[in-house]
Amino acid sequence: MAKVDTSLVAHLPLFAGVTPEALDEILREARSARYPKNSAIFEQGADAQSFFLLLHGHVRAAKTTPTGEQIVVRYVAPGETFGLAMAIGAARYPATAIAVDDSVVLIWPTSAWPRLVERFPSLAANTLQTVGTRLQESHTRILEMSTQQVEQRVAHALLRLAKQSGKKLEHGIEIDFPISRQDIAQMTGTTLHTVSRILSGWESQGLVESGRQRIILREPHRIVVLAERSADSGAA
Amino acid sequence: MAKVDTSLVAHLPLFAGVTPEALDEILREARSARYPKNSAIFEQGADAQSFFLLLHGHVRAAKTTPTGEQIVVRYVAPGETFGLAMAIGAARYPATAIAVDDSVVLIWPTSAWPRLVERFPSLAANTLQTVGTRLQESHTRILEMSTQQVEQRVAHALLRLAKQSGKKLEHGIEIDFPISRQDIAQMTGTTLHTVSRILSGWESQGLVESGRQRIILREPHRIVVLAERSADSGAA
DNA sequence: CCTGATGTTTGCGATAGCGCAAAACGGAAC
DNA sequence: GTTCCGTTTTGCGCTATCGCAAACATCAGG
Repeated sequence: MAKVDTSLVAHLPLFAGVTPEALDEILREARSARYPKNSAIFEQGADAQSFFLLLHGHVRAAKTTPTGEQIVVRYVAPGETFGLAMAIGAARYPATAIAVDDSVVLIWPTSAWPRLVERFPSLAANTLQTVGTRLQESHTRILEMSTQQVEQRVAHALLRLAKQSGKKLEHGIEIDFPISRQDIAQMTGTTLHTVSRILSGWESQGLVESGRQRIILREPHRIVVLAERSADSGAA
Repeated sequence: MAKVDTSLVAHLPLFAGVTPEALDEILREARSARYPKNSAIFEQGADAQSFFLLLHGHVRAAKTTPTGEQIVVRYVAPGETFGLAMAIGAARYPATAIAVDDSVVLIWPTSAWPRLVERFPSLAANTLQTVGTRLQESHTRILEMSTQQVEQRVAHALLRLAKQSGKKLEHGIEIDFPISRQDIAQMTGTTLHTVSRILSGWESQGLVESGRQRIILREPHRIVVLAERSADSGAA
């Protein structure tokens, strides 16, 4: 079993208030694993046997309806936890997790959680914090879906992705993992067609530069303006 | 200061795994207050000085956009906590809470939270659980908004309200607090006009009976069917 | 270099639901 | 009983966005 360097993870919010020795003890319970691009880490509905911490790469969490439609719940960036079904008392994963890039994760058995929280109560507090933050973000997303048009929602989604996983280039910010029009559609509650149309429009205005599973925000500022405009004004 | 009977709250999920003596200690830190119908308990953006447990009544949590549009985040039923901004590390309330009926709440100062969790770690674990459940519900709501038509979303919303706060009558289930078309619109991401049209339609089919801020589900089963139908079939 | 698979663009018709406006209704206060 | 105010209902035109379908572009493999 590979040994995990505590210094790599010590600064993460999850481990705030945890002593180095305790961290060591926590990490001893984990194993690490590598998932190649496009492989599934767990499937919606499967037994929640583990929970995860992403070290490298990017993971997409998606939820599927009985009728087969999907939405993207979120993209997981390095340093974030996912698959916390046990924390909320669910026996099964409520979503599917797919590595969208070659990814490395730490894996704890769900069964270790109760013991860990008991020994290290700050774990529970920290997790509560992150889950709470996600809840807030979900509410924001609901608010957007309720009150904004598709173009604004797409703008917000891209800006968020850029903030979370943006790679700075000389002429803009690139979203640092492969993402399709379809993915963006599933984040914003629309169709890939509409997303494509919007991005085409933006591209011809020089706002973005995009291609196959690749998006660069060339003019983040102007995209912010787009995202905030309430529902009026037209192109000229 | 009124003394709170521990037996009234001992069974709540929030206090699972808390001994009676501990519960007593926890309750000593709280005060109770009564909010009349339609009064604000706290406002979005205000300092999160307290967190709450609803004892009697019903509370609506709503979020407002910069441009003044609102959505209903949720309705709080007796026994549930709300205003947990501190748990997620927020200094200000992310939503407004309004008593929709005369309501009684327990109030703890936010400053008491860290001490309480330290002394009674199960509080954090239990809260994590409920916040996690709410996160799931939010995701479900996003899924619905992304994939379903308005009529189905309204059906789901009403069924959920009926389950959470339904009063059983001989001929149906009544939602046990005043709720307007506008409120339902803000729960489902539509307009009061559309909700009104939908309810009128249902009423003429005998599915519901409704009036001013009042809704009775007469045929829950048939509403379930409506809620689940994928997007086809028409009235005949 | 060719080929298939996957992702993207775009045109066009259809429509669910919005937005506005006006009228009807129901309760509460006096 | 009458008046006033907030809620609900309903009609009607409009449009943002979907849905389908076809053409294209790009990448991986052989």
